[in-house]
Amino acid sequence: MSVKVRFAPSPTGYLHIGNVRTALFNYLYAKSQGGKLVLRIEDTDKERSKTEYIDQILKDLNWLGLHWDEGPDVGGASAPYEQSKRLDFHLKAVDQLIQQGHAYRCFCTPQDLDVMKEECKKNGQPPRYDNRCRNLSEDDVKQRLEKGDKAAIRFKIDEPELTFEDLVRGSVRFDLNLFGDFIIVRPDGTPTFHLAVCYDDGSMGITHVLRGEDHLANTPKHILLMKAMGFTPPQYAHLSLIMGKGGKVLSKREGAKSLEEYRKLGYLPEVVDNYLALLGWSAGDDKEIYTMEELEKAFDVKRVNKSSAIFDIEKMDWLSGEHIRMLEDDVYVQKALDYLKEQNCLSESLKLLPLDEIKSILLIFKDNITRFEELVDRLTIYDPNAPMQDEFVLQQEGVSQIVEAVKSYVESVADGESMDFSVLNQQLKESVSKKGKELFLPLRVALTYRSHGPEMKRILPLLKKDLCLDRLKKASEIAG
RNA sequence: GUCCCCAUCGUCUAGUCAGGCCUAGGACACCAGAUUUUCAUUCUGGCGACAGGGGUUCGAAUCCCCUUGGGGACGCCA
Repeated sequence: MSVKVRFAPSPTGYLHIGNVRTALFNYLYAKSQGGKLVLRIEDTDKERSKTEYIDQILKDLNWLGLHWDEGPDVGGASAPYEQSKRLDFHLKAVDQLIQQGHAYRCFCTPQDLDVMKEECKKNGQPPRYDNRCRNLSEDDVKQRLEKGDKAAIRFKIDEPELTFEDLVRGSVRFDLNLFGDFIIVRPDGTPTFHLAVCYDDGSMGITHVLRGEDHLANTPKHILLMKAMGFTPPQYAHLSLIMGKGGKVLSKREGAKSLEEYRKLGYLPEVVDNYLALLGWSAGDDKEIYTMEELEKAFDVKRVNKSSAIFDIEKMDWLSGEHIRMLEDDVYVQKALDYLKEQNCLSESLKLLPLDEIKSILLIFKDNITRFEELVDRLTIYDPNAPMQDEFVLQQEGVSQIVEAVKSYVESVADGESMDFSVLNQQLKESVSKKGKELFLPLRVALTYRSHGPEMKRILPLLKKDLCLDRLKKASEIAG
């Protein structure tokens, strides 16, 4: 039987790291098994769902390269893929459940339920519904309905316990006496998540459900519901949750960054994929740097960790640097350019530079950054309006001598000709007594306004004569 | 409160299922040194863990029990 998985986000917010990892694992599982991935939008919560979130989710997933075979935008045999458009199917399924005696109407009010819960707590029991409306006679129900009373519909749990095999957790057993019959349709007639998910997973032929561990306790309900509707329940794999630095779950509420924010910081999509894959999974060897293709081959759900992991941005930074350095030069330049354009963070003065020049500048920094965001900062070396940093270097004794020597070299360079570090170096040797750090650090600061950066011999040819003279003038004012 | 899940360096993990090859391996971070006349990179070295207690066994990180700690769930949210 071929594998079919799904990623089913609810569009009540932006995708965050936890969601993305679930999506990634589903994608990787599909790929590793030669199966299909379905994208389904679970927008049954009318209050909180927004279409702008749907758009963003599609965009984010595409950016990460997590492509789906069936979904709201590409269609498929089980369309539609927005849950809100499947209402008729769901209601029909519910009718059948009622007819078959799997479900019944419940007239209890929220207040009634609160009382019940309090009762349970007092007795040291888990809060649950006591199934009281199960025994309502058909006439009772009819009467109350005619009277205009609103009723929710509950699913009957008859079994005393249920055990299932979880792909990552192994055998899991639940005492069903702890659960009350649960609601599958609200009094306003809209189906709940449980009903919608089970019907959709079943009707779409989903074979494996990889989801967050927070759904573990829902699984017995879902298995029962699916069976009652005549579907074969899928195999479940519950992924442990990702924690933030404080050890608390990474979620919207805890202020987890949206994927969009990481993109803004200049992480490559493959970096996010690579890092997230490593969070809770390993192939069992020491390999850590993966391309997407390699992940697709190597991934194995059975090797997913049971315990939760803490998201560590520092390790992702390291991976980011590794991936950037792996890029072919022209690919790197293109991606850097795209980033600068998309984030619109190239300074006005640098925008005036010819494209070729910007390209060669970008290349200089390739080995020197861990994320594209750093590029923006480094680029100020070429920006005439950038302020001077590390002034103290120039204040050291004897620096004016160096500044003067550099100035005379720069002045000697013909207009339109680029400067050459070896020539400058030669001249400095003759006219300046200082050498080593004492010579090169002030030289660097005077010309670039910063005490560190790539090799001078790479920077120099791209620095404009006017800019240098300008900076040297200011440098000589403060030079010691 | 009740139920469920989890537990190896600060962090991510290998090793656990099939006990001995583990005086527990790798990576990030950190510290020190070397290279790079700066930063980054690279290289070398260092620091650093089987949560605790009981069993089982010739032998336990690995199997069992208890304790502790962490997390999740208990919605007319998904």
